[in-house]
Amino acid sequence: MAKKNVTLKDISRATGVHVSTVSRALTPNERSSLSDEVVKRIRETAKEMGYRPNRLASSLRTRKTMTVGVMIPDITNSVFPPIVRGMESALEPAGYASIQVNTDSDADREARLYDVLRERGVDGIINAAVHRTDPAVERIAEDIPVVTVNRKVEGSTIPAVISDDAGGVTSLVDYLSERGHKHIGHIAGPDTISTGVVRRTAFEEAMRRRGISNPAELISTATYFVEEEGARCADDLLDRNGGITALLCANDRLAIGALGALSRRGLACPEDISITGFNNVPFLDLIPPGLTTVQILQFDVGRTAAEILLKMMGAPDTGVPATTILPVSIDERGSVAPRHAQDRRRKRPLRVARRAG
Amino acid sequence: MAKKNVTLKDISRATGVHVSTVSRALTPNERSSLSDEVVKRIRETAKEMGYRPNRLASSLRTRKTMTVGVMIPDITNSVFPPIVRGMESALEPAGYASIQVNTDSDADREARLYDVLRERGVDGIINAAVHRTDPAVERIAEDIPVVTVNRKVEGSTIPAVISDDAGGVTSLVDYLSERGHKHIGHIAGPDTISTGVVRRTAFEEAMRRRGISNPAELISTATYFVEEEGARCADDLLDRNGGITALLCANDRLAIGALGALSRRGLACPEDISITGFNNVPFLDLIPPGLTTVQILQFDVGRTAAEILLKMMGAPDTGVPATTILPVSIDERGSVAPRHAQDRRRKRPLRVARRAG
DNA sequence: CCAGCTTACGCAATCGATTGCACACACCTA
DNA sequence: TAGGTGTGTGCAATCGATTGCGTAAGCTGG
Repeated sequence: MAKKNVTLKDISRATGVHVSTVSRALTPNERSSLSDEVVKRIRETAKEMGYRPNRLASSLRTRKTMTVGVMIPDITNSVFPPIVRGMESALEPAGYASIQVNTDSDADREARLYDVLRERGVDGIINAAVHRTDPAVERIAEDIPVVTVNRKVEGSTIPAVISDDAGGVTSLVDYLSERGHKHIGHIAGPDTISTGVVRRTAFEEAMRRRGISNPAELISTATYFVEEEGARCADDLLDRNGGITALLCANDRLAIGALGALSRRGLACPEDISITGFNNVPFLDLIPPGLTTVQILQFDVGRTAAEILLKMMGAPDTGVPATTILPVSIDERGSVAPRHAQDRRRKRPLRVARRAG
Repeated sequence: MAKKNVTLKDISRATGVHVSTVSRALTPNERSSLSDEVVKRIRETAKEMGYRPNRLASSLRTRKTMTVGVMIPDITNSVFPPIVRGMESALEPAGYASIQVNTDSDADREARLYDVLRERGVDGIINAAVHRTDPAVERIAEDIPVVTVNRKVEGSTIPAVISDDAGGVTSLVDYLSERGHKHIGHIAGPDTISTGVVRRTAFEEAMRRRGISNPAELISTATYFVEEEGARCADDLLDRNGGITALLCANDRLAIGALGALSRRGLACPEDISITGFNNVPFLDLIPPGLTTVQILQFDVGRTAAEILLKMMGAPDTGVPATTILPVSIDERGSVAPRHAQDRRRKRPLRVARRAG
């Protein structure tokens, strides 16, 4: 069925030169030591015969597969596809293909997938699924170049490309404060993931600067970045602390969950409670009341990570930045209202009931 | 840096047997002809030494890479990630990894990507990005197994796994008709893609059965499955035909675009115009008024395609179904209202203005 | 006119695993 | 005991491209 692929040997036979000469003629660098006439003749017949190099054979010999592994927690989480496209935009022009795998944040799966990638001889790995402490990836990183993206391994030397999580949270706290919010609750991300912790820490610091001595009371921590956890934490916070007028959520999915919890409680956003998200995933603008969120440069994060990996794979000793932080910006929408507007609308019985409960 | 990988030769040296014996001892099938004692000894030392077979070498010899190519138009289009996960769920347990590429529906890019996949020696291709007529994929399919997913190439023998597009559209027309809608407009998908044409054809037939002699007047065709085109076509239809009370859109993105166009015209959905989508992409339920849409089994479509490809790769002569059609169902939400409800609310001046404009 | 240096290319090993064939040895039968 | 039948391993070619080294031809200079 498969039409037999032409090999160097075939071209060698057709042109009458040795196979090694053919190889050199077809390699841009080596071409120099050959006569122009021979090179031309070889390249022409190669084209005529429709020669396509067999990368496997090449890889076996050179120990470079021109393939990178891309590890994602779950591609159905819409924050990741643009990141993947960003990587692709840098990898493909450089001649690299990528093997993509989804870890589902499952340690067993991760271990297996590392094996899969290693067996296939990937030249490097871009990992968007690392944990805050992650011995597995540190071990791999001793053998092959690794870059983490969107997250980082704490205290590790693995280069990371992330967004300005702390800056984003700080800006949000400022933004809410300027609108009169003092009791701001935080639905924190998992404490096993750097983004969760970095954003929470930034929240705590920002709140302390604003005179809140014990911000921990205003925090509820999600075990996963999923809507259900956002709802659970929102309920938790509102049960524990009736004075809260705003919820700063560690990402959009948690915020969407919080929105659901609010409406189930008969509360409106932003009239009763203001809410903010993080990431600005696609379609978010269409979900009422329009989540005010932090816009991260998903595509650029992916692209930058790929560029750094390319540099590492090209020259292993070249210095690359340990951490690259990309800027963020606040995308204002309808989910935040000034504090007094909220107070005016808020019905007193509701507050009493909350305190009693 | 990279700790040297153990090879068969290393194990051969350690155990004192020939490398070929080691190879056989480690291959489940071949093991039979060896003495149990030798097999046991070899497998044990192999484990001790941490042997990992070099797939490249193996692939070079066996001409099987245990890798498949996955072609997607654009992974940021949220209909595709679940499909990809479905494929993965079948491929990974079977020992296959996948190289994913995005075509952006660009012919040049596609051609290049086919080359990329072929050079890398993929054992098969799952293509979710084919066109209705697609000579490129037909050519490839002569050489290696190909399955198309979500779309199909018209009149081709390439196995396809799709959803019941026609059935879904027919059900929607019924659904709208039952609610009193007679003048149903259709925003059709691109006529270069099977889904676009199949859905449009189903619409035309369903309308004819309902006594509409020339349904073409009720159709506006999008050039791409994007929101802007949905908006443009919605405007087009409403301008051309003031009597329309419902818009059946070929997919969710077109429907979302149509929603936007409506509100820009000062029309409400569903009060003025009912709208339906197709695919039921994530988050769609959160976008008001909640798009009534066709639920397709994205994950299963992907999984089934992968299973068929596995069968083709395993036994090239085995018969596989030419077309596998997976069932769909209607997901009712708020974007469809009964016709008379619309009539009652609709303001007469608006209709006049439309006719005049 | 020949040593010595380039230039241009051929030779053969190599990457690591697979596999058809050969072969040695044990056992069995006539 | 010779011949036959297995069994369990070893040998070596092979997949296709890469690359260090060798070498013949051509050229330069003293």
